[in-house]
Amino acid sequence: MEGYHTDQKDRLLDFLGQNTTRQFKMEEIVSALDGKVGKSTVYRLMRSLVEEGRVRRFELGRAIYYQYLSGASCDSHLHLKCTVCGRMQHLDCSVSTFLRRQILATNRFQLDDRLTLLFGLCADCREKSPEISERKSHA
Amino acid sequence: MEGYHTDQKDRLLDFLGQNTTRQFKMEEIVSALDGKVGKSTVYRLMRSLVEEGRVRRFELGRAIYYQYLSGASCDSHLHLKCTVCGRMQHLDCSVSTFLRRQILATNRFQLDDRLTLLFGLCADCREKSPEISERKSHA
DNA sequence: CTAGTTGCAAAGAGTTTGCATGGCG
DNA sequence: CGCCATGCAAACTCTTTGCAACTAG
Repeated sequence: MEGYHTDQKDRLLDFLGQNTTRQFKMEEIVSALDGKVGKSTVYRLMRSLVEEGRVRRFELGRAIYYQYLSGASCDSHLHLKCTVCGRMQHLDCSVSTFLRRQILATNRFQLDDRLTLLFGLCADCREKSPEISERKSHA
Repeated sequence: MEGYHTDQKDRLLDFLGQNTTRQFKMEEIVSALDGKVGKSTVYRLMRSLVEEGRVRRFELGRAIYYQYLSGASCDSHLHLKCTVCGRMQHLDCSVSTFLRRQILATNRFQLDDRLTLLFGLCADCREKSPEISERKSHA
């Protein structure tokens, strides 16, 4: 959050600082700021925070559809989405189930496959741009 | 896809039947149907397929933001976010590493911990609302 | 003073809906 | 023939952008 120091930035940063463990929808942030910061300003500030790597934004702008394969044999697998090419692939059912059990066992956390999207680099994109896969866990 | 049998339904089903392993954005479906099926019809048909459980739709209509928890001792662990209480917890480093290796081994997909958020129900919320955890993996 | 920042309103992108027309059975 | 399905355009929702007014340094 470079640039000038303004009241609006203060308020937003304050709010975020007091809620480090939650995630927010835009409308929640805006209403929490109680009309003190304009909507478009919040959008702009949030975007700059994302660009600075301080905040992560989940978004799929448009919907994505995929078919359930072979009936209802497996309706619970995870999805992997490549951050470079954008393509999605399925994580094998048995592997998904295995991971789900792992997480349940270690954290007593019940994973929701439907909501969860795993981001990363697919095989093709790793080959094409090894330098990206090097620094993959940075902003 | 109950109701009347129409040319539009045929075309859409044909297209999907020939592409069972891919996922699509709306515009791809519409353009693949080459103007033969109106956009709103495709929306309607896709929605009914989703309701029938034949297709899954990924969507986040609106963006969701969350903050990177800085200064973490271990920079390679996954985050679990409870969809009910909103709280976030860390998945143990060693477990995270294990999962990452699993996914790399099975799908040659390099998971990005920084970008990935796992959604589901935390232990507390599972206890409080068992009915939610029952039906969690359905459409 | 000057450049970055803000807020309004308008523009965009994606999706849904109202309504009259047209097609299935 | 009656009802459902379709297609167009308008409505909606969320987000971005243009622009004039404002403000930090």
